[in-house]
Formats: sequence, C-alpha cells, structure tokens
Amino acid sequence: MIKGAISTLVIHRMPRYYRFLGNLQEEGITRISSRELAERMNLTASQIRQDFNCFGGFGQQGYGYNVDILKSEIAHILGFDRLQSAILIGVGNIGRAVLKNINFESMGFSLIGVFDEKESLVGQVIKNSPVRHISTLDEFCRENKPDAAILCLPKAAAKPVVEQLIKLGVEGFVNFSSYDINLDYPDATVENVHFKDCLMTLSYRLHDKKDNG
Amino acid sequence: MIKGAISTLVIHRMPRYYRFLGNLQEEGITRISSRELAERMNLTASQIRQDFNCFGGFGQQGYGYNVDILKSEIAHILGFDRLQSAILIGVGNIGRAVLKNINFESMGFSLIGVFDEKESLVGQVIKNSPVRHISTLDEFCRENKPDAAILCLPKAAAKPVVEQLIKLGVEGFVNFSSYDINLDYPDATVENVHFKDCLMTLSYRLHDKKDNG
DNA sequence: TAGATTGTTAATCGATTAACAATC
DNA sequence: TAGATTGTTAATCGATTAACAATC
Repeated sequence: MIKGAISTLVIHRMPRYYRFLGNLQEEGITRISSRELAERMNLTASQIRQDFNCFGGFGQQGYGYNVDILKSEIAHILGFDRLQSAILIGVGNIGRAVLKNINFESMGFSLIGVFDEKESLVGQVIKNSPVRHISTLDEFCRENKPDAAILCLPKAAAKPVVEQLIKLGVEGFVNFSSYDINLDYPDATVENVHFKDCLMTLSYRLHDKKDNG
Repeated sequence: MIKGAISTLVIHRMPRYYRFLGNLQEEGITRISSRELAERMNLTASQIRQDFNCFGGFGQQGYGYNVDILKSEIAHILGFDRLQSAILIGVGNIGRAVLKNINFESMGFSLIGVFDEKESLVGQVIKNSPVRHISTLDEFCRENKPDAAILCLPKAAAKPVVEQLIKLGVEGFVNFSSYDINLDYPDATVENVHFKDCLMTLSYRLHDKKDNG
C-alpha cells in the first residue's frame, strides 16, 4: 500500500465507495467490475481503477472486484480497524441526530464523552452516553485525551470551544456548527459541514436550469 | 454576467464566499482585497479573482472589493432574490435542526409545507410551519407544485418518497438521509449530504497523520 | 502622479479519460 | 484457449497559479 500524497478528491470518494459497497452487500452482490460500479455511482471505470490503485489495487484481471474484500480493504484504508477516541459537544437536534444515526465504532471512533451546557440535560443518557456538563470538559480531556471532537454547537459557542480543545491537544474536528473552523492550527484536522451551503447550491442550480435550460 | 459552464468547484465555493462576506460585515469591514480574503479563507488571491470573474467581476482596480456589493452580487448569482417553493419531509432531529437553524427566505426558498409520517406530530407547529401528514403529500404537491424538497428521512423511507416526488414534478432535492439519490432522473438536481462521510474522512486523516507525519 | 489591486491572459500543475498490455 | 477486466502508462482535459497590463 503506497500512500504518500493521496489527493483530497480521492479521499473524499472513499467513504462513498464504502457506502455503495455496503449497498451491494445488502443486495447480495459479491462481485463487481469497475464498469458496473461506475454506472451505479456516476463515475467512470477508469477513475475507479485509478482511485483504488492509489492504495495498491484490490481487483483481479478478468474477474473484477470481490465486494467483501474491497469493502474491508477500504475500511482498513479509512482506519476503521484502529479506533480513536472522540467526544461530542452539544446535544441539541444536530447532536442527537448524530448520536442516534451514526454508529461510531463502525467508522473508526469510540465515543468516550458527550457534553452540553444545559444543566437540565446532564445525566440524561443518549445512546449509552451520559451527558456531562460542559464545565467538566477541561478536566475530562486532560484525563482522557480524546483524539477527536464532534461539534454540534450553535455558531457563537463553537469558536471558544474549538480554541479550548486545541489547547487541550485535540487534533481532529468534525464541525456541524455554522462557524467555519479556520485552519491556522497546523496540527488540527478539520471537516466542516455546512447544511446551509447545500441549500444555497441547490438554489443556484435550480435557477441556472430555468435560465439556461 | 457570462454564465454558460461554471464548474462545480466554483459553484461550491460561492456559498462559502457568501458566508465569509457575512462575517466581514459583522466585523464592520467594508472593503477587502482578494489577497486579504484569500488569507482568511485559505485560498489564493488569483483563484478568488478567477472565481468572481466567472460571473463578470465585481471589484475595482486599486481598491479591491466592496463587501456589501460583492455579497449582494453573490446573493443574486445564487438566486436568493427569486424565491422558490420548498417542502421539508421528516421532522425528526435532522428535520428539526434544519427548521430551527436555517432561514429559508434568506437563501432563496420559501417553505410552503412540512410533512411527517407520525400522526402524533401532525398539527404541531415548528417555526411557523404546521406539520402535515405524509399521506397528504400527493394532493399537496399537485396543488402547490413545490420546486424543491428537503429530505430528512431515515434511509429506508427516502427512496420511495424521492420516486413519488419525482413523479409529482419536484426538480430539486437536498437529501440529508443516508440514502444516495441517484441521478437517473435527468431533470432532477440533487445535493446529497452525508454526515457519515465526514467522520470517515476524519478517521482517514487522523490515521494518515499518525502514520506519515 | 504614484501605488495598489483588479481583470485577464499565459504557464503550470493535477485530475480524469483513454488505451492497451498483463493476466486471471 | 478465449474472453474479460484489471493495473498502468500515455493523452487529454480542466483547474489553479503566476504574471502583467489596465485602471482606479
């Protein structure tokens, strides 16, 4: 497996491959060619082969790809077999949606703490995780050294929390708040998710279609 | 304004520009050069100028860009001044998060209906929108012809609803369910949002950092 | 006028596509 | 063996960066 300089575009396609391979498994399909997969995913066969060959290539000439093997190779590439610890901050609607819909263990993370600023939520258990008060965050992090934090806070609250966590040594963030985490922290890895941007893009595309056919 | 064939990459940067320009306004900054904006956004000045010049260019030599003007030009490009009608389906945590955090009118949409399959939610009013039962969706769409639908459903429920809406003539989708809407409908415009993919990407990056420095 | 910074063209870089030899 | 399909190299295409003349 030759890593080194995988492009962002390739990396962002890997989770999508992983998802589609899961769908194939559910359909009972055990074998697929790059051509067939391309058709399903709206890519080209060439691109798929190039992507997989960034990591070594997992197919077999004349046969294609074994779905189970390919999926587990991707799981390995994405690091799902080596769990990292994560905390989640903010159990409003977004936080709850994440907690209820995402199986952390299946995607490389072990959720070790959930925090909110609301006293009334403290102690409540959501998906096996007791909610802790945000005031205990500092102590908790010094003791447990989480690798990553999932931020589900309102925009205004996000910035100070990010700064606090950076100081505490947290290196990875998934940010669902509409605050844009800026990457002046060279060691931090950030994935910003902006709901609003998708609506804006859709607005553009719908108008574009009406105007330009 | 010469449109024609704006690349996906440019289109996806526009909402981000819009957001950053809003931040500048909040900071009371009225004027910015491509160089300064590039620094804030982790882009290059060249790229910013190229992006804006896809739509005609809104700056002034020797001065830079007027923040208010640029922001409202982008609002116009994204179509925020010509509202389209939208419905939202599914008022679980994701649906509520969207309803509570997003101001539709400010990003080109007017929300005309909210639906859920749970009888107990019907009639409840969330952010000025009464929840309707999903069984009334067909009739509602035939009467009101919504332009877009925001899907906040579980994976299994998403597929049939998409097919139903396509038949009813809905052309745009923002899809927050983990079902991947496939674009075999040539007229439909889809923005899929996959929470999980972000976590997976973060997992990759964190491991990559540990392994390769 | 001099300085700054855009709009825009040209050069570079990277990603996708095409082609085909290797091989299952 | 013949057919299929990969892995991989080469060609193309597109996006980013660099450079600079235009101009405020």
